Amino acid sequence: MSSSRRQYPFHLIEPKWQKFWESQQTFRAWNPGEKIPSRHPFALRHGADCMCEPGRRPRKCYILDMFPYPSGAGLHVGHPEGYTATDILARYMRARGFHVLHPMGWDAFGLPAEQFAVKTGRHPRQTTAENIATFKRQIQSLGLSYDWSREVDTTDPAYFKWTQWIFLQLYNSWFNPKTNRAEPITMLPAPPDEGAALSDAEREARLRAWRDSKRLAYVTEAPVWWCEQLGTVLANEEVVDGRSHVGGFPVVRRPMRQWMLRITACAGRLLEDLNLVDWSHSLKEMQRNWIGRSEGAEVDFQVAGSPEKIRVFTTRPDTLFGATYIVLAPEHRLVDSITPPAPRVAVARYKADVAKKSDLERTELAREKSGVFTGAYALNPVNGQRIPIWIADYVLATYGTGAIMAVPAHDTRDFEFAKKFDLPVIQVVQPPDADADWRGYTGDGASIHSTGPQVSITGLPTQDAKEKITAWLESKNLGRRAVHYKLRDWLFSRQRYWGEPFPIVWKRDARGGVCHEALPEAALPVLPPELDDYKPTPDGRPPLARAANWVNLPDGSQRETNTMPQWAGSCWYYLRFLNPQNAAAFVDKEAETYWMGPRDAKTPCPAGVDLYVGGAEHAVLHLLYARFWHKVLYDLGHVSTPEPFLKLVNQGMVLGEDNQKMSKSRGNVIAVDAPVREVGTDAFRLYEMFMGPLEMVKPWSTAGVEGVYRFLGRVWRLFVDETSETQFEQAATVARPEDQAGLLDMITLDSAIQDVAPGPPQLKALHGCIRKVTEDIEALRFNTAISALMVFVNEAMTWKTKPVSAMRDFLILLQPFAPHLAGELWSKLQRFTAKTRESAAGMASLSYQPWPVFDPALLVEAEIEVPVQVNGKLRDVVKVPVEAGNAALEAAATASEKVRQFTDGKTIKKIIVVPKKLVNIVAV
RNA sequence: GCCGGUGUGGCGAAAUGGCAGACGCACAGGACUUAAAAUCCUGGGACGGUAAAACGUCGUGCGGGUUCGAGUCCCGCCACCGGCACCA
Repeated sequence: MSSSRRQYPFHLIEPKWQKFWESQQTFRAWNPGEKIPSRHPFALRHGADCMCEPGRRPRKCYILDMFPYPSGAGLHVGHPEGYTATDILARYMRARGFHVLHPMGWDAFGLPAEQFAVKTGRHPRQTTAENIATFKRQIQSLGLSYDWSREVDTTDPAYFKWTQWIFLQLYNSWFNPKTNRAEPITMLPAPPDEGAALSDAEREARLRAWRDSKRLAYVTEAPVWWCEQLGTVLANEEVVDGRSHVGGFPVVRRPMRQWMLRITACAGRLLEDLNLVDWSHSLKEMQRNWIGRSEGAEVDFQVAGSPEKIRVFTTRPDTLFGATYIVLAPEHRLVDSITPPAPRVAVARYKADVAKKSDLERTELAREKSGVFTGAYALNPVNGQRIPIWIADYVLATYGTGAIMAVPAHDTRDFEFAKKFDLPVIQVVQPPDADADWRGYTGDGASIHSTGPQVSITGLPTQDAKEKITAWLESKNLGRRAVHYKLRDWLFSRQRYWGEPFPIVWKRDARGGVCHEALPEAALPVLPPELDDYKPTPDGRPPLARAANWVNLPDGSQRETNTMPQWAGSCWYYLRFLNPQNAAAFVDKEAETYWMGPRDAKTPCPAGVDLYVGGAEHAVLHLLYARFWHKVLYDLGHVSTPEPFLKLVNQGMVLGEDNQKMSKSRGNVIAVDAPVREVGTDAFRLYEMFMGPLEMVKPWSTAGVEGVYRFLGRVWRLFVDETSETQFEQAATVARPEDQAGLLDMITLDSAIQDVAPGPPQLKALHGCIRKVTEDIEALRFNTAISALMVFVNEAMTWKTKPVSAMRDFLILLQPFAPHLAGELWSKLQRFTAKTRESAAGMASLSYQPWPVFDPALLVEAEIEVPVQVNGKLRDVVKVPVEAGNAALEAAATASEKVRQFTDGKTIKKIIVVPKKLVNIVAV
């Protein structure tokens, strides 16, 4: 690639236009109430006052990329895939007359900067600033049409002040199950008063404890994922196969005091509201699986000879008559109290064994079932039968009620367990296929052997059986309908330095008990202390605990030393973009309702960000967390839409040239700098989109880049005069580098470009291109849009004269894809028609030119070619006038020599005519 | 195991149920050139057939089906990719 001659002077054109856009602030978006400079191209099109009056505001379009973590390695060719797609759409929507918000920023808290700091003692702020500078330089070299005046950085105190503020909203809220909404904690009904006369201190402590038990942000001592190498705990979502999501280090379970966010309270809404958004099927399914709703019943089993009851959760209440034993999770609270003396040693030993095993070992070990009989029995509520109570690690303490009724006949795990320990297996479901083995059959069927003294479901199909038995349980107060979710509360604290400190202090209440308290809003932002050493303390407390001056406050209280996880900043950045400099609020109300509101009357509820593009790796982490925060903010009246992201698209991964995932260890990572230097950013952007459909995984190809680069060279030669270019090159070789860009004006238009009306074939080529490019951009099919541009250029290369109007429209179509080249050629075309240089410069902003409108009448031809099939096989193509009816088509088809060869000697049974499309003759 | 996605030339890929392979890469031949690069033109799914054509047969992971007609719709498999995984 490097040896080939430069196709066109992109190395001068691209910086020229990037500087122009920057100086003109071409892509600036304006908030309600802002007056737009009258010479700004947006004002020229929409009016300088258009944002001042609610009724005149242009339709908005919010197009968002997932902002990157600025790593030290810089951008590789995978990053700009999504950025290019959104940029094309942003530029297209501007041309369509929308007011486009297209921002970029940095998700800059995170582990790598902190680990680097631990190693070198350099403040993470320094490395973060350097990495942001690298990322910004690289992203800006791509000519993406971001409004850089709205840049945000999650590590900027002016930003994380509001992250902490949102945390306070969560802390000061509870979830009201009656309204299914988050509400201020002050609206929580008082704790049930047991009538005892309480001292003020006791009353206050009770109220505090009651509220603390309901807050959306709460403290708990819980077994958590601890990663020794990272020196911190991780959320469930950050642990993959017993290893850390970042770094791949082993993790273990360990009990620790932690901050949690009560995301489970929102599980139902997070699930249901997926119906409101326009996301891919697979992404919605991933979220649904993660939330993991199951519908069933809770059933209480009386423990024999004990006042205790064991509550189990089952999705198959219809199989109650087949329950032959109960299994508790080893950690279940009743295990010790129900176990009689004799088996205690065995039970304790089993519990200890399980506790010792990390979850990694548990999952890696063969699925051989293990467990111990507790010696206790429970009574089956449907028939009073005594069934043994076991403990086993295949029952998880963290799901359902931590206890199950085992129905070995119709559950795979229970069946394995029963076989191993020789427990009875009773059939209660008859499979529809009479020959099928009922042992281990888990599907639906009809209940059998399911009649007790008070209730019978024998003979009922599974669905009806479930209904009837659940109703009966409810009527006897033995059980109830229940829904359980796999989703767990969100572990929200980290033992790290480089994150947002919690706006929380610990103090003693009137009775001397330790309690937490929110700092007032005026205390925000809470800045992290300066440290020399970013490691945890020797006794295992978080790094912030090293700063005694910071931790200990004058009034004797102490600051929380945990910090928030990286997800915190990315949970709401799309809202800060709306109003990033606001010092008085996290976002201005009017800006929020404008930018997050419906795009136009056709937008379905719930509006929000119009298009959000990013990698599938965030399917359950970022996207679930951000939705949760958004819903809480919505309930509290801070935002106007129930969902943040209306349409979401995951771009497919870009693989290395070897068809493997790009990774440092494989050595197949392709950085953006080299291709951009060699073919320019327009060709680079074009190739990113030409590789294949946005959502597909696809390999990078250096040769493929060369192909689209050649295409842009063809576009260049379609417009410019060859002689003038040669003169330019001669002049440029002797000019100083800083003077070269000025010489671009030496290049003149090809003399074949003339101010003449386009002929019918030219209009046909142009409008075919307009239609295809428009439809394809709307559907995010950028690869086929580009091929349509190529088809047009191939055709236009053959034209003797090139009408200015057609060439101008083509440049508007090209502009979203190759904005620098299009801008340069556009400015030359303006000069062609403009009387003076001044007016040409004023008109030079291609970015706000109205998108051309496709005229279907221009695509109609006098004659059309219609394929003719015999028995479904293509035999001929006949030419007919476009107005030919079905009868004429049929006549032309049957008249064809070639067709006759295949129909002679046969009887024509039927002739199918698709108007103007096809004829198929059925002959036997 | 469960959920989702994808299988089309040498390669990346196109095709509202209606001419399979648009567009591009790589390749081959030609023009220009002292030569090369660049550029421009031409060619191409496979097999058979022909001097070359005409032409014929087959062809979208595999096996069935629906249909005048299937890459596309339905049923059953296989492979690969992504996610979840003892979730009651």
